[in-house]
Amino acid sequence: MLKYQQIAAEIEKYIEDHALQQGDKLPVLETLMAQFEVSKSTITKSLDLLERKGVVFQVRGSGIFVRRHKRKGYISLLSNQGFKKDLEDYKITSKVVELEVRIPTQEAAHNLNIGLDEEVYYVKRVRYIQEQTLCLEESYYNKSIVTYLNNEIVTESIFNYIKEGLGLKVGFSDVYLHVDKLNEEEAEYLGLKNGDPKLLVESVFHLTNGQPFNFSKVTYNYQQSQFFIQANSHFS
Amino acid sequence: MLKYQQIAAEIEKYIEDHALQQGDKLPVLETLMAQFEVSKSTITKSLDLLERKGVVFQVRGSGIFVRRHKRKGYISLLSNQGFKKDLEDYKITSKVVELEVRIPTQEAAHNLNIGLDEEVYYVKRVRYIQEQTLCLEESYYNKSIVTYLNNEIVTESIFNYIKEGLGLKVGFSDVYLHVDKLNEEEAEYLGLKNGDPKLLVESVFHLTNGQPFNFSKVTYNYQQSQFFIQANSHFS
DNA sequence: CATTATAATTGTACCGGTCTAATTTTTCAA
DNA sequence: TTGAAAAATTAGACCGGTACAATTATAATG
Repeated sequence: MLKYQQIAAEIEKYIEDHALQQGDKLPVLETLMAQFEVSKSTITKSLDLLERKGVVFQVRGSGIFVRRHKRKGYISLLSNQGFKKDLEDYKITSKVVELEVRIPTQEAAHNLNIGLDEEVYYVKRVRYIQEQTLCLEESYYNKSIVTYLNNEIVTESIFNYIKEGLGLKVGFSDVYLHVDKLNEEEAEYLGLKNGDPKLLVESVFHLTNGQPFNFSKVTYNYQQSQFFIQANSHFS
Repeated sequence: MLKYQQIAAEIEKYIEDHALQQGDKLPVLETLMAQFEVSKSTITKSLDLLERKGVVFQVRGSGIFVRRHKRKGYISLLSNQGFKKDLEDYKITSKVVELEVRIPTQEAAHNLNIGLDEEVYYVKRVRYIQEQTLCLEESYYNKSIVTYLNNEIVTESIFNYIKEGLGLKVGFSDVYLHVDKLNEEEAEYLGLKNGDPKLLVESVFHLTNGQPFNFSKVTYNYQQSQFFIQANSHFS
């Protein structure tokens, strides 16, 4: 782990351990430099990372302050590592409905940037939170990148396997959100009624080198799904 | 405008003007340094900014590449400057339903971090896209910060007025998303049916110094609302 | 010709510095 | 005591460098 990531993690841990609240002031840059025995630019990088994560905010001329979002149980739309981490206090389970090698749909082929005849792993599963249905997920993996999947992997964390098992490096993702009504089949899986609201989240995940390797469509149970984002003006 | 912002803007413009596509390679760092006559760290900062905006992605040992999301007409959940910019090709209008000084609801007071007796500006408006209802917005502004609003301002861009007119500096925001069913009143405003799906987006906007100045609840017409986010693994 | 080892390319981490701009604190005058 | 001016504090912009790691191109090898 890199220095600036390490330091960021330590500062975050410090904030949690000392239960610091929104607006509480952290030591000034110079103190942090001395404390961690690194240069200013390294500390700055750590703090920028924490700022993007929504952990702190920095005010020029004033100091570095703790930022805390007040609501718990929300799924971060930025984490891009699945939502396990956001909901670690809750019990998340999965039931695999389908897992097979297939030819992609036109939509999937387009999003994965492959031909209609190139094979993909198709995964369909229902995920539960505290025994209640959370979402229905359909996922397409470019088989030439994600070369192997089995039932066990798919029941656990696919992304973890992709990173640890296959040694692939996950880079960026595009996420699209829509609201619509559930159709018969989706309602069935989620234990809701036909025509009930749904949140459809479509994602395209890319490796660090820009190759898209996964396209997924996740239909959320509207009663269980709450999401959050922490935005920053100087990042837009 | 700062150097690194200026350069980022120029690079972005270059990409647009030359209609560069996903995966197209930009000049290497050293070339960019020479071209803009700045140090490496400045160019790096520009590129990091563009990376967070989802304009480029950088691959160590390889180069800097154009990143393009394929879908148009989506509202960015990260821009945090209203959605006018995302939908600039569409005609957005507003109808003000209500505008007055009030005592906040408990919810608003909590989110604005003020007492129940401190005054707020309450704004309720319906927004249209291409003559169709886009959303119903209820917004609370801390009156001790946003000291004045009138009908004209509220019909146009409130945030623009806050920045330009009042000279306030918008910092970060917390955004919460829920899906639910429309109630009678909301359905009425949006021209939909009671029980139809809705996307509820609650936001708390803060000044750069951390003070929350606005709490808003926006109910979107599910037929018109599509959102997107561009995420990055090394920012989480 | 395919494979492997080697070298060149290229972005990233990290250092340590100067200067600037926003904010806060202190000082001083009315 | 109040308010304005000056000084001190503090984060951020920007420079210019070295070392490193991932990737890609080239050369060597069988």
